[in-house]
Parts: sequence; C-alpha cells; structure tokens
Amino acid sequence: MHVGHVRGAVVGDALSRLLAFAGWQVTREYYINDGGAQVDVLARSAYERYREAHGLEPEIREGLYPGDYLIPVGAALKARFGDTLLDKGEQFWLSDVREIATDLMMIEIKGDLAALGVQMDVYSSEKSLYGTGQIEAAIKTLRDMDLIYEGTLEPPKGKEPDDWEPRVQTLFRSTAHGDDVDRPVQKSDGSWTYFAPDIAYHFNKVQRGFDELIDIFGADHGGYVKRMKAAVSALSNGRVPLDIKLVNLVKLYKNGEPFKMSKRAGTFVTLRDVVEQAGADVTRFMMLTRKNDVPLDFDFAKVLEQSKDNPVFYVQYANARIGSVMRKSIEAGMDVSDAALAQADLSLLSHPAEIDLMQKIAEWPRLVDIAARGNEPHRVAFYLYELASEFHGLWNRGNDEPSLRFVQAGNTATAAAKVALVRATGVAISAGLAILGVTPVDEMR
RNA sequence: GCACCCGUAGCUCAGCUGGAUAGAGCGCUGCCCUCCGAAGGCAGAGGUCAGGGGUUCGAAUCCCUUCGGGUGCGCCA
Repeated sequence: MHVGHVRGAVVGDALSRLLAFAGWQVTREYYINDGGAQVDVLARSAYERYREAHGLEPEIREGLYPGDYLIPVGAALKARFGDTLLDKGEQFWLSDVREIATDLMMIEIKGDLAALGVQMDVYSSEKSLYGTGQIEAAIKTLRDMDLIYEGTLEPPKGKEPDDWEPRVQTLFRSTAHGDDVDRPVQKSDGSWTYFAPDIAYHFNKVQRGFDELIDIFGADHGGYVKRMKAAVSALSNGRVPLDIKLVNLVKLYKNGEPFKMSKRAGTFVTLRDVVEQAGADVTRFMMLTRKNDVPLDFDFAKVLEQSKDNPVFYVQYANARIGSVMRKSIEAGMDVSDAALAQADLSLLSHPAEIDLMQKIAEWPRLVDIAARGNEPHRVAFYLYELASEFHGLWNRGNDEPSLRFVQAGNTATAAAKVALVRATGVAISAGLAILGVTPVDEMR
C-alpha cells in the first residue's frame, strides 16, 4: 500500500469507530480488486521478478507494474516453482502466478493495515463473484426492472477518442436513478466490465440488510459515484442510502521540500515507510486533520516535532497534563473516582476561562452527533485540538494566577471542582482519541 | 463539451447541513518566562468568505450564473 491508500484506510477506520461510538452497528469491509485484467498485469509483473530472481534481466515493459514490492513475490515464486516456469509461455504459468501474487499482496496489505491498527470484519473478493451466478443474479434483478438493455453509447463530446467506433453493449439505465449517461455492464465480447461485479457486491450488501452503505474511493474515482449510487438505489428500491467518501491525495514533504514519488519509477513511498518513521498514532491523526475530499500535506519532519505546531503532540500533551493532575490529586489524598467527582460543586468554577473550557466540553456530544451524521471523522480531530487548546490556555493562566491552577492545596470543595473539570476534559479527549484510533499517552517522555 | 470536487487572513486550513462582532495554526509586530510540566505564554495587526445575481427576518452556508484550479468521461480496474 502506498500513502494514498493509507488515508483511505484511516478515514474508513476512524469513521467506523465514530459511527460505532454514536451507536451504530458497523461492519467494516475490504473489497479486494482481484478480478479483471489488472491481476493479469500483476501476474506478468511478478513473473518478470521471478525471472530476475533467477539472475535474468527483468523486462518491465510498458504497462507492467515496476514497483520493488514485487521483488519478494518473485523470490517466493522461485522458492515455490524452482525454475520450472522459466522460458514457458504465459498460458503455462499465468493462472498459478496470478493466484500466488494476489495472495501475497493480500498478506502484505493485511500486514500494512495491522501496522496501522486497522481491523476489517469482512474481506470480499471481486474474483469470488465470478462463476457463482451472483453477477448474473444482480444483473437479472436490474433487467427485471427494465433497467438493462442493449444499446450504443454516444462518444464523449469535445474529447472524442481517435479510434471511436459505435459498439453495441449491455447497458445499465443508470440515468433512471440520477446518472448522466447509461453505463456498460458488459463488453461487446460479452464479458463483464468491472462495474458488473461492483453491482453484484453492493447487491449482496443490500441483501444482507444494511440500513446504510458507505464506500471509500480515491478521489480519481469520482466519476463512478453517480453510477454506483444509481445501482444501489435501483437494487434497494431506494431503501438503502449509499454515501461515497472520496479521499484525496496525500502530498509528502520533508522539511517543506516535496518528497518525490513516482509510481512509474517504482519509488513511491509505502505505508511501512511512513509508519516506521512517524508511528501509527501520528500517521492516523495527521491523516484526519483535513476533510477527506481535500488534498493533504504530510510533512515527515513536522509530524515528529514536539511543539504546538504538531497537533498530535499538542493533544497528547494535554492528556499527559491531565494525567499529571490526576496523579497529584491522588497523592494529595483526594477521592478522584468519577462518583466522587460527580458530586463536585461546579458553581465554584466561575472564571471566564473555566467557563470556556466547560462550554467546549459540553459541545462534545453534539460534535459527535454532527460528525456521525455527516460521516466526517475529521471533525473529531479538529475538536480535540480546540479542546486541548482551551485546556492549555487555562493551564497557562494558572502560571500567573495561582487561584486558577487545577491542583489546589487542601482537600476543599474548590479543589474537587477543579479536578472534576480536568477529569471531564480527559473523558472527552480519550473518547476522541479512541475514535481516531490514536493511543492516548499519560506521560510525555 | 459534460459531470463531480475545490476557491475563506500573506501561507496551510476549520466553520455545527441558514443564526450573534467569520475562527485556528504558521508567518509578522509588541510584551512576558526563578510560578501546577516554559519541549513556551499573552496580546495585536491582517478578511469585498473568488465575482455577480436570487431565496430569506437573517447567507461563507441554499439556488442560478461567471471566472479560476483539480479529477474524471465506451471493450482500464
């Protein structure tokens, strides 16, 4: 996985946690694109690496995947098949190589997700939809609604391909459900387009009885939003809403300098690179500091900085200070159980800065509600930063005004009220960090 | 050509599905740091919310339109 995928994974995972926190029952699914021509390309690319493993010069032709990540796959193929695949025609090895390469890639991806702390409930394979009748069933359902027909599409205006020829294809009448043009589900040779298994997969979800579906796509797939929504709308008779979150690019920087990334040259930065350098917590938080449909800058140097410029650090620092206050209060012999703190007389906290912090804490339930309703986990990240900011602000006032310090001498009602405020801040921060999937720290080191 | 996304302070971005003087961070300016953790703190300057219409008691937010940027557009997934 490269960094672009990471953002999608993080957004999806945080969204899942958010919705679960808001009371939904959530199933996280990973749709494996292991069907179609792209896996053949993968297999051919892996085969070249297999040849390389035998000391031969790999021929990474135009259209193949050049990435280094396939080198271990080549080695695995050598270990498995020895030299028996060398100098053989594609028909001899393609199917075996395809299977092993996709399996290895999935192991790799699952490892990447695990390193990020992302857990999936269901892995759905595109390939497994073929030959089971599921695609046919989904298409038949649409056909019975008179939404499938044989026809010819108009060429796109203004950008007509040179080799355009009218073709008769099986089309889905997506325009009946809000799309701009009808979309092909079958190629002219009768085989399925990628869209057909996608329809079948979503049909399967609808049949499993979900009340709401959420897809996460790369922003470059924005053109498929309408047709996918149209399909789900048709297949569920408008019952099941489908929300599609488009996740935009991640631009990598180091000290403000753009990090060169080229898929063509195979030098793109992988997830492991990022997580190894920045850590899973930092990576996750940073990926959520932008709205999903906007490009994101990720600066390696900055995310490791321990200062106010680094929002992850700033929030963690607040949490650590909270931990510090709680520890000191316990040392002072105070009862800091939630039951005891709930009895505290909060009317003793009347300073404007204290009121501000309380108001910020009071926003938390509403914030969760808004974020969950809009499927927008980034709101949680922003909220945490603001909350931490209020907290630090009040803390700093304590430097000049001892009466505002959270830790007060003696076991008085005022002291209890202040600790209750600290504890409440801590509750919101740890809940928020849990939604982001970031481990809260109790102490800074 | 069409569709979708974006356009808010010098820069990077929030902004609660219509509500009070539009908010942060960076940068800039000026003060402050033997004091619960100064790996800093406080304060200030800085905005025709891209432009123009419309709906509304009320618009950054909703509708229309223009401009600018991005993405995509039939046997590629």
